[in-house]
Amino acid sequence: MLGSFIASRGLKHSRQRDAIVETFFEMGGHVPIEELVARVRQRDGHISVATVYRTMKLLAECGLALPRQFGDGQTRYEPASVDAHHHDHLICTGCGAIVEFENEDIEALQLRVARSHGFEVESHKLELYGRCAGCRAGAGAEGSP
Amino acid sequence: MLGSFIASRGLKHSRQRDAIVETFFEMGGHVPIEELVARVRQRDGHISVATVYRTMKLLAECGLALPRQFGDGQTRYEPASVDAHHHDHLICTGCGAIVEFENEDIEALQLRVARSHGFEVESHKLELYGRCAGCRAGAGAEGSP
DNA sequence: GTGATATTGAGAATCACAATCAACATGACC
DNA sequence: GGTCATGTTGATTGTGATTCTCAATATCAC
Ligand SMILES: [Mn+2]
Ligand SMILES: [Mn+2]
Ligand SMILES: [Zn+2]
Ligand SMILES: [Zn+2]
Repeated sequence: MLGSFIASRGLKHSRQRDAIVETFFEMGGHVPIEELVARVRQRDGHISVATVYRTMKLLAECGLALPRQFGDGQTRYEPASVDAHHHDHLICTGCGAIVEFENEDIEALQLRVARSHGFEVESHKLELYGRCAGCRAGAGAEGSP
Repeated sequence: MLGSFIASRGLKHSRQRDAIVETFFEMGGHVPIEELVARVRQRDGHISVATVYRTMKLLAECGLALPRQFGDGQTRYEPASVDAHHHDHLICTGCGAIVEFENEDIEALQLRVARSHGFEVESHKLELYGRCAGCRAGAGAEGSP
C-alpha cells in the first residue's frame, strides 16, 4: 500500500520512514505528532520532527492515515484502512478519552438538512464533548487537570 | 449586559472597548478578528490587535459573543443573545458562505448516541462542508481560489 | 483633582507547523 | 560493487495566529 504509493511516485524508502510508519501503526488510536516523535525516537535514536510531519503527511496523502483536529490545537492522526467506514468522535473533557461511533441516521439527517439549504455535502465534522462514565463515577479521575 | 459585567468585576470602560463592541455588533455574522480590526480602525483611528483580542475574549466570557473555529485556522466570533438557540453550520468550500441551521432530530440522536457510550454531552460541534447552490450553478463562483 | 487600579499598545514570546538547503542516503543502471 | 541522478534528512529559520510583557496612559471612586 505505502510501498506501491512510494513506487508510483518515484519516492524512496528510508530507515526513518519505516520507523515512523511502523511506530504509528503499532500505537493505534488518535496520535498527536508530539507523542509519535517521542515513541519513534525511543525506538530509533534521533529522528527529526520535520521528518515525522513529512511522513505523516505522506501517509495521509496515500489514504493510510487520517488527520484529525480536535479542540486542542494539535493535529492527531489515526490509522485508516481503505475499507473502513466513516466515523465520528466522542471526546471526554475529563480524561481526554476518544470514543468512535457511527450513526447512519445522523448522517442521513445531515444530508437532508444540507440539501434543504441547497448544499451538496463534501465532508463533515461531528464531535461530541462530555464526560465519560468513568469520569462521572470517580469524583475526578486521573488525566484531568 | 456588558455594562453590568464590567461593573460586577471592577472593570472599566474605555473608548477602544466601546468602539470594538459596537463595530462587532454592527457587522454581525461570523467575524474573523482580522476583519474586525480593519473595521474598527476605519472607525476609530488606531486600535491595537491585542486590544481587539482582549475585548472579544471579554465579550465571550460574559456570553455576548461565541468563538467559532472553522477549518481555516482563525477564530471567528458571532453575536450571541442570551435567549438564542444553539445552532450548527453549513460552510461552502467554494465561496466561504456560512449558513446556520437548527435540527432537533440530530441533536436528539447525538444525545442518544452519547448516552449509549456512557457519555454525558456538555457541548458539540457539527459542521457540514460542501458547495452552496450558487457555487454549484456558476461553474466557479468568485471567492474560490 | 488625586490616586489606586485597570487598560492600552508595541513588540517580544509562543506554539504548531511549513519551508530552506546543504549534507546524506537510496536505488536504477552499468 | 561502483556511479550518479535524485529523493530524503535534520538543523534551522520562517510563519501566522494568538498571548504575554510592561511602561505609559486612561478611568473612576472618593
Ligand atoms: Mn477515529
Ligand atoms: Mn453561527
Ligand atoms: Zn473521561
Ligand atoms: Zn458557495
